[in-house]
This record gives sequence, structure tokens and C-alpha cells, in this order.
Amino acid sequence: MSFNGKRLLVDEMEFFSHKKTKNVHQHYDVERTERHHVDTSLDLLTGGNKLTVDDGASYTTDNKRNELDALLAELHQMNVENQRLREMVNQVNNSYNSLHMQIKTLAHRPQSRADDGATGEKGSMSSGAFIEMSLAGFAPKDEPSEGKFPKSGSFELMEFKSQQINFNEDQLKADNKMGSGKNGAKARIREESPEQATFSGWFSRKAPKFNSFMDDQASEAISMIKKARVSVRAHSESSMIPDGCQWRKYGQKMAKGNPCPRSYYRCTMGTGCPVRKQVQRCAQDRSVLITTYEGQHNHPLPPAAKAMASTTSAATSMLLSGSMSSKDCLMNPNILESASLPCSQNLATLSASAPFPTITLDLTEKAPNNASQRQRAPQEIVLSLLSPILAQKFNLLGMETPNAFADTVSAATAAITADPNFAAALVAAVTSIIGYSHSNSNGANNTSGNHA
DNA sequence: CGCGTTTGACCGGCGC
DNA sequence: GCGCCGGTCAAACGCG
Repeated sequence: MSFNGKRLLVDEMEFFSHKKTKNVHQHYDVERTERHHVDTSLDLLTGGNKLTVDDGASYTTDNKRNELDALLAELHQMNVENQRLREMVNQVNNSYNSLHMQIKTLAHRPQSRADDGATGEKGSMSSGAFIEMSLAGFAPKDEPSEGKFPKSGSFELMEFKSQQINFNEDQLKADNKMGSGKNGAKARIREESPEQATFSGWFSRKAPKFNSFMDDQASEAISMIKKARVSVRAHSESSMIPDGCQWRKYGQKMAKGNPCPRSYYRCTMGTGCPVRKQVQRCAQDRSVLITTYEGQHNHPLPPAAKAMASTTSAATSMLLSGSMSSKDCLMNPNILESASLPCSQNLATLSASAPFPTITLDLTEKAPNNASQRQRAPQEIVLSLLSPILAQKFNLLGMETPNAFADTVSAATAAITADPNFAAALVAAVTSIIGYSHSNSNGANNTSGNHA
């Protein structure tokens, strides 16, 4: 009964995202949702015939009784599953509270950190401290103290403290090669340690003022979040890939190193929508269209636009969470392969040389004959990308990754990709969970409609 | 006439 | 300070 499974999964996602609700309400909502799903399923199975679960009404056929028995058994199973998930939520909340207290402690002694940084040259600053500062900027300054699900920055702050950062120089070189980096950016990377190059390039292009680094870094981070970009490479003969949004061209320039002009578009679906995109053909392969999105929509998106918006939004979340950008993607690019993506080593890459944090989704893979290596839908790609992040979040919280997690992901991937609408909703839900819920005031309207 | 596109001018950041 | 470059503006233009 995949239908029920899907609905329950989404409800759990919403359950996560509405964590501020009191527990009693959460439980009530879950129970009510379960009942609703059973009723809905009964209606579907019986073609609208009146069936009731709890009053023992007579059933006209044995088949229907059997179906009801099966559904009740399934309901029981779901109750068990829900109970397990509730326990996981409690664990997450407890872990978050613990982490939050530690962050508070760290935040109250910025001067000592600042002194550490100020005593040496910028280049000699320990990478751990530097990254910690950068990531601290991710943590919203107005974050409520209690009961709120952790922002990604909160996670990563602890994550980077506890692990020595390694770096894959080959990945960086590849980024430099493929990116539109200027010489200046490359020089910066040469002078700094690689991880500093990545983070300082995005968050601290000017010399940091260590005596007020928290505020500076936070504001810079917020600025960078707004400017974070998602680049999508796709084969297209037309001048633009269809993404469901309405765009107005406001400029065209010849970019250095590319004989093809770069076009600039802004979203016209909402008044004053800040979302912009650049469209340019790849210099090496003219059939490849590179579309770069920047900004967040401030208006509801039509269904046709949600898929792409969800994809780019999730990719951005992945990027901004830091978990993929610095530790997984750069240090261990093979993690993408662990997401059961046969072609994923070229799927999502990060540019350390770009002036803004940019993630590139490469959808130009040739569609193989092998069904198992078919070209995947964006939702499928995002789901595959997200699964290792979710697993990582479990591990980060000191929670054992559920044994059946990998199998569940595989099964869910198959089920979810059969339903594009559900996939889009799921991606949006997951996006809100794994961190980057900086979608502030327009979050309600902006259902999964964030580009970058 | 309204709307979208084109295109040269302009601005700011950055490196030298 | 100068030049390069990416990005944006806005007047001119074209189309339905």
C-alpha cells in the first residue's frame, strides 16, 4: 500500500518541520492523520462503499472483510512505525537542545577565538577555527532558544569542531577548470589552504575584522545565502530550459572565454521577485545550456515550476548546509556514488573559485540503454543526493542510522519517482528538515519554491 | 499601445 | 589610478 506509505512519510516530514507544536497536539495530529488515511484508503478500495472501521458494521463480501483486516493490520504496523518515528523525533529534539547549549557556550566566548585568529596572519589561522567562524554565520542570530529544530549551521558547527578537515585538491582543480573563476580567485586559492580558500572566498572576501567576527560573518553569511547559486547543465536546443517560471530578459553580455553570449533574466511571476537567472551555452559543447539561478521566489509557484525550484532549492540546501560542500563533496566526492547514482560523480559539483557559492547540477548525462542507468528525473536525483545527508544527520546526532535506512531509501526512491507531485512535495519537505529553513517570512507561500 | 527584447552605457569589485 | 570584467540599467526598437 504505497499510497498510505507516502502519505505517512509526508506527514512525518511535516511533523518534523512543525516541531514547535506541543507534543500533545503533535500526537493528536498524527493519530487523526492515520485515521484519515485509513478512511481514505477504504474508500479507494471499496469504490466509495460505506465502510466503517470502528463500529463493526456488516460487510457485504468476504473480500471486503479481508481487505479491512489487512488494512487494520497495516494500521497497526503504521502505529508501530509512527511510535518509532516519534521516538526518533524526541531524540532529535534532545540532541538539538544539547547542541544548542554547546553553541551558546561557544558563542559567549568569541573574544578568545578572535584573539586566536588575530595573533597570526590570515593565512596561518587554523582552518578549524576559520571554518567554525564561517559556519557560525549560518546560525540565525534570532534563532529561538528552545524547541526549534536545528538549523544546518548549528549542526555543522559541531561537525567541523569534531573532525579534522581533509580536502581533495583534485576536486578543487576540477572546480577551477570547469568554473568561471577569475585569476584572482585562483590566486586566492593558491595562497590559502584549500578549505580556507573555499570558505573565505565565499564568506570573507575582505579581511575579516576579528573583534566583531560573529556579526560580520553572520551578515556576510546571510548575504551569501541570498547570493548562493545553483547552476543546471542540460542539453537543450532552445534558448532556455522550461522551468515553469516567467522570465524577462534584461541584459546580455559577452562573457570572457565563451563565444556565446550570456543572457540575464529576472522572474516576472511576482512583483519584485528577486530571482534571477543567467543562461549561457557551454563553450565546449554548444548543445549544453547552462542555467544559473540566484535568489528566492517571493510568490507561489505553479506546479510546473515547483519541480525545478525544488531541485535547485534542495541542491542549495545541500550546498549551504556545508555538509556536502566541504566535507563530503570536496573531501569525499565519492559520497555521491553512495547515493546509488551510477553517474553521480559528475552530477553535482561545487565551485570553489566562483565568486559566490555555486552548485552545479549536471543533467547532461547521456541516457543509457540500460534501464538501471536511465536518465533520472530531478526529483530522483535530489532524493539520491539527500539520502546520505539524512544518514549523516543521524550519525551526527549520535543516533544510530536506522538499520533499514538504506533499504528504505531504495524502496522509497522507486515509489516516489513514480509520482512526480509527491516527489516534489517530499523534496520540499526534506529540504526544510535538513537545515536551510532560512525561508523566513515567505516560507508559507514559497512552497518549495526556492532557487538558490 | 503595451509588452518584451536589444544594446550601449554605466557601476562596482578586483587585480595590477 | 587605471583597466578589466561581471552585472544592471534604461532608452530604443520590434512585434502582436
